[in-house]
Amino acid sequence: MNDSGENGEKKKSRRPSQERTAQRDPERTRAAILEAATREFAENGMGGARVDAIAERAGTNKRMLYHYFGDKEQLYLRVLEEAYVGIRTAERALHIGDRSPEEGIGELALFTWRYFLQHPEFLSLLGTENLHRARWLRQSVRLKELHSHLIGELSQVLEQGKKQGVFVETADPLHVYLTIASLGYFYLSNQYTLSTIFGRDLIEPTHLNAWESHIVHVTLASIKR
Amino acid sequence: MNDSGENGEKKKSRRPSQERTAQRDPERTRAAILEAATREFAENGMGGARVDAIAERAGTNKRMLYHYFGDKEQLYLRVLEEAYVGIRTAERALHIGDRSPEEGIGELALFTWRYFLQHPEFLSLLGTENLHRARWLRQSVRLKELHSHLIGELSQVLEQGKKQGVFVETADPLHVYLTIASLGYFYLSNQYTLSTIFGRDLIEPTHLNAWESHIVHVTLASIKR
DNA sequence: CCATCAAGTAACTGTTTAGTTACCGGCTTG
DNA sequence: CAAGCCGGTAACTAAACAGTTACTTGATGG
Repeated sequence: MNDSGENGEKKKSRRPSQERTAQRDPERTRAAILEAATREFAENGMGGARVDAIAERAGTNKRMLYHYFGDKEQLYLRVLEEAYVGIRTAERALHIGDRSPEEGIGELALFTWRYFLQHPEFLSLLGTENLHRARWLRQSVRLKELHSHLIGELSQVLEQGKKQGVFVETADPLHVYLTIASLGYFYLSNQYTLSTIFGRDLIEPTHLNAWESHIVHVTLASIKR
Repeated sequence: MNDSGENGEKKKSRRPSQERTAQRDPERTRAAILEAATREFAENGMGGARVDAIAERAGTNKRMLYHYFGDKEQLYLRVLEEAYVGIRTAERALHIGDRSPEEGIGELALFTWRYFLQHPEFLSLLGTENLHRARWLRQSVRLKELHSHLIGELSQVLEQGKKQGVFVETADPLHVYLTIASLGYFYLSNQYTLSTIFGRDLIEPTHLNAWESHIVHVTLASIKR
């Protein structure tokens, strides 16, 4: 049609290299997609998340998303893996064995609660993954090792506490961790329905602080001799 | 094409009223849609659920679904409302005030755990609704009253326990209920990721029973003087 | 016995969606 | 300096989707 419309003006118009630094930056684009995907999957779940929305949030387009991550499912799995790496890495830095057993457990409970509070997207991703019965997580090859450290360290702290006579003999490391995680997860992830049906705004700082103390108290009460 | 193939045999063939009872049954169709929708929404969430799939599961078609429930969102809200009515109704039948305070609380904890265990679709619906920040539940006009009874009854039991000196003065009814619900909800709704990352099948009867005892133990340990 | 209305079917429609293709432009390297 | 490769764009496609329309069937009351 408009073959002749090519137009003599040099279309180049070559921008005067102001800000030479890369419009072209693979690493940044990749990271932007991953972050945008984390938010989109966390807000809408696997079924509700839109590939177009992720591309737009990342300030790029679908072509790049498929280029770097394959397809929607693989991108979702990367998001989930990164989320787990995040919490397990931060957990390791705690070194709960450095204090008294009681303080160590209290520390872990506080840390877990605060991490959940500051990373709502992590809770949301867990919810989504469980809705699908861990369909994607099960395929992950990167995560088998990641979690054993936590249970190992927790186990040592409990043993020490038993030896010192401050913890009951029946205290089990997985149960202790599940107790801590349960109390934090449910309160935060279900805050919207709970606030609605009980007519109390659970995210208000006063209630938040009360629940934080409650978690530490319940956890220790359940294992102290 | 086969206009002439109409075939002289009277098509009516009027079945001999064996089983006169309605192929036509509004109430049954309605109930079938509601049940099919409960399963579909529980399995796939709001974003992942398919209206066609619900119609097929109900053994009917989309026309009826839209006829009885308006649209997908209204159907979803009905499903959610019915789920809440289910648990709150069963809870009322417990009459936790009829026993000693300690037994009453233990009873409530056991009931809640077992109800969650037998109604995974309820947990799943809660998860979905919270992903969407209670967007639909908030619109419900039917549910304001429903939940106050639970807190009221629980409050009385706690007061009685305090008067008898078996519970600490700081025990709070909402906290007690949230504790019970947390421990049951998290264990069950997150069983898939937990079983995967910790390499232990949480749904196995042995572990299930251990966690049941754990919930009762933790709940009481947190409020006993 | 026929007029009417509710229950039910199935095919259709416009839109949204995951995934693809054809193309652009600048940087690197032989 | 040209060849080709890599980061990037935008328009396209086939399928899936929520919601609608045109139609059929059967029960009921005047």
